Amino acid sequence: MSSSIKDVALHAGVSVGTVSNVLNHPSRVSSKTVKRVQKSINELGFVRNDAARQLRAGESRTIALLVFDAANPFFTALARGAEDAATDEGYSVILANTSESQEREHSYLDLFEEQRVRGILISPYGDVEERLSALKKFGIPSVLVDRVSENQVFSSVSVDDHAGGTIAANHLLNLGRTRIGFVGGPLEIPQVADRLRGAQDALQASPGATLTIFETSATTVLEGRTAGEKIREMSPAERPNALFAANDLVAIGLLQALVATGSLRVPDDIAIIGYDDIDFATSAIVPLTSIRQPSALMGETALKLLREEALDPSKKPRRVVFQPELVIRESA
Amino acid sequence: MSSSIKDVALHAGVSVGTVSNVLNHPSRVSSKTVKRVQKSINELGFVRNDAARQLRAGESRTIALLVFDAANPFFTALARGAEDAATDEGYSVILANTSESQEREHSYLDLFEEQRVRGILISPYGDVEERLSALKKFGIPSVLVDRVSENQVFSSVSVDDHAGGTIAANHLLNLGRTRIGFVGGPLEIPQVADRLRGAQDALQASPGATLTIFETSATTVLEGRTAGEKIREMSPAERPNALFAANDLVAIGLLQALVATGSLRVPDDIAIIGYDDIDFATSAIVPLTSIRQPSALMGETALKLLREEALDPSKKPRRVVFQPELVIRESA
DNA sequence: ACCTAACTTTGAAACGATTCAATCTAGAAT
DNA sequence: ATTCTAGATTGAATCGTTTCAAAGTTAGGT
Repeated sequence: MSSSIKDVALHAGVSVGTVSNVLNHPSRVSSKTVKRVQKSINELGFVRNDAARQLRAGESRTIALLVFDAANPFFTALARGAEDAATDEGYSVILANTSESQEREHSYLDLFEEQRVRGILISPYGDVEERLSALKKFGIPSVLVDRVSENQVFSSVSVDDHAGGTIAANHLLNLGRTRIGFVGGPLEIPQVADRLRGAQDALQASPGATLTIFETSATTVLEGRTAGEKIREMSPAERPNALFAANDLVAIGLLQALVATGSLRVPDDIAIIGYDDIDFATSAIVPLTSIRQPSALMGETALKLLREEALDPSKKPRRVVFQPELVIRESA
Repeated sequence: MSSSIKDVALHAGVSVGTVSNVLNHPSRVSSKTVKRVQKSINELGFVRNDAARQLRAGESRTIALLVFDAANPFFTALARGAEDAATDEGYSVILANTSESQEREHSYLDLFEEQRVRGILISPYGDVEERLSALKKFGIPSVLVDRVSENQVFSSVSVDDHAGGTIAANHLLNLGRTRIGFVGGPLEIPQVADRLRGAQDALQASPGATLTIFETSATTVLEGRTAGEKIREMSPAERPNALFAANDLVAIGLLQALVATGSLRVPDDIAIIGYDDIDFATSAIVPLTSIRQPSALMGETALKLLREEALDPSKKPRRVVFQPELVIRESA
């Protein structure tokens, strides 16, 4: 079926070692031979068997990117940044989607371990640091994306979520809003928790203001809509007059529930601020005020950190933190 | 560094063959031995080397999904469907993003060939049928997604884009619109071409109506916005009073250019209909009327077809065509 | 013509699993 | 006690590369 290096060697009248050299170290082979071998390769349709190569060479050229919500444009933008950087370095990035399932997160990590990928870029969903430590000992480095390492063991690329939360809350406070609602969850997700904490800290400085938490089971459009429907039914007196959504997907869901039904006006009755500044924020039913994260740049940076660790496993983990940025549109 | 099956065998006091059997055919091994070997595996932290396994067994458990725009929610929904189905079958799906680059499309196909993946799910960007035929001969089957095989050589899962175009155009015509604009491109992309042709055929039946084509270089939000800006500048007399966008991303871009600036009203001055019915369509600045495709179901179906071909390479290619559905919201 | 140094080429030994024919149990049946 | 059988275990061969010491080749200098 598929021809091997041995077939090529036979066809070209050289030894297998020479064919391998043509493939990997062409400079060691005379140009005459290179040409002859190349010709045989083409004629036989030879394709290197990566499994065999990897087995012997012990080194893979692929990097895995594991995210918990591939449908979130923030992650696709990040993936794009990582991919572009990887292409430049000669790596290939394969993507895997955890779909907010710890089980799947683990089974993908198992897969990557068996595949001996060169490294892992991960935006963790569950508690995986221990697992990643084991992988590191095993020779597979990882870089955390959009989340910092609790024990400084891993390099990470993140955004200062606490600062982002503060910026968001302050913006709402400056607008004169006092009854603020935070919508997002689960609160165990560090990104969500930090944004919330940032908002809470901002509230400290404004004695009159209150913050109510509307916890959701995921940060999706659907969950946002569900929360929005509940908020819509509240009495005007106790209903928040401003909402801070844990991300833009949730914010869009809120918009759907609050505005699309015509029951409330944004931002007049209720202001909404999102997080991530995804492409769709501009074109939301009410263009969304949001907190921008440099997604593509984050992906690119993460890949560079990973490459450094892959080349030198003893390298000290580095932590890169980007600052978020307020983007004011119409919703708040 | 990492222990091999031989180490495990030594540690457990059995032969390598037995360890392998514990891993792959536990029923052939006495439960006493299974337990002992498992214990050694845990103590040594043994992880099977997939490269070696694949080399010998000649069979991979991963399936590749190659799309040309991972940022398009239609594809992420499709990917999600495929992943769920794959998990059920014991396969793993890895995603790769072509980013609308023929070069990258080819280099990923090269990678998958070297990796001897079990099969490929592909939404092709460039002209790859020949390449895929070669892969098939090589033992790697593929299933086309969102596009039919020109020569019936591959199984495919698609939506009747021609019908979708007709439905969209008819809806606009029923609304009394006569100067219709089609926005999308490149026109070489079959999905785009078919949708356009479907619209043109619908127009045939309405003598008074005209169709103008605004070709874009990609079906993205940005390209849609650019096209929208041009349309905005046209004189009211020659400006279309209805637009059919090749997909929702383009439609959202159009909305940004036309509505967000306050210059035109949708649908009063100009109606807009999109395609795909992505999640964000509901929450667009003007909730988007669109043509729905059953994205997750398509992914799931594609995976099943692929599995069939993987099990029986001589199987006749099957073509599954779903029918699109009109979803009326406010933009048209 | 001979020596050297620099290139080329060779081929056997890994890499770590799976496979399978052959051997070895242990208990049942005679 | 002996034979039989089904199940359990073994270990060498194999998959297709890369690697690297050794052998072979070439050409330049004397």
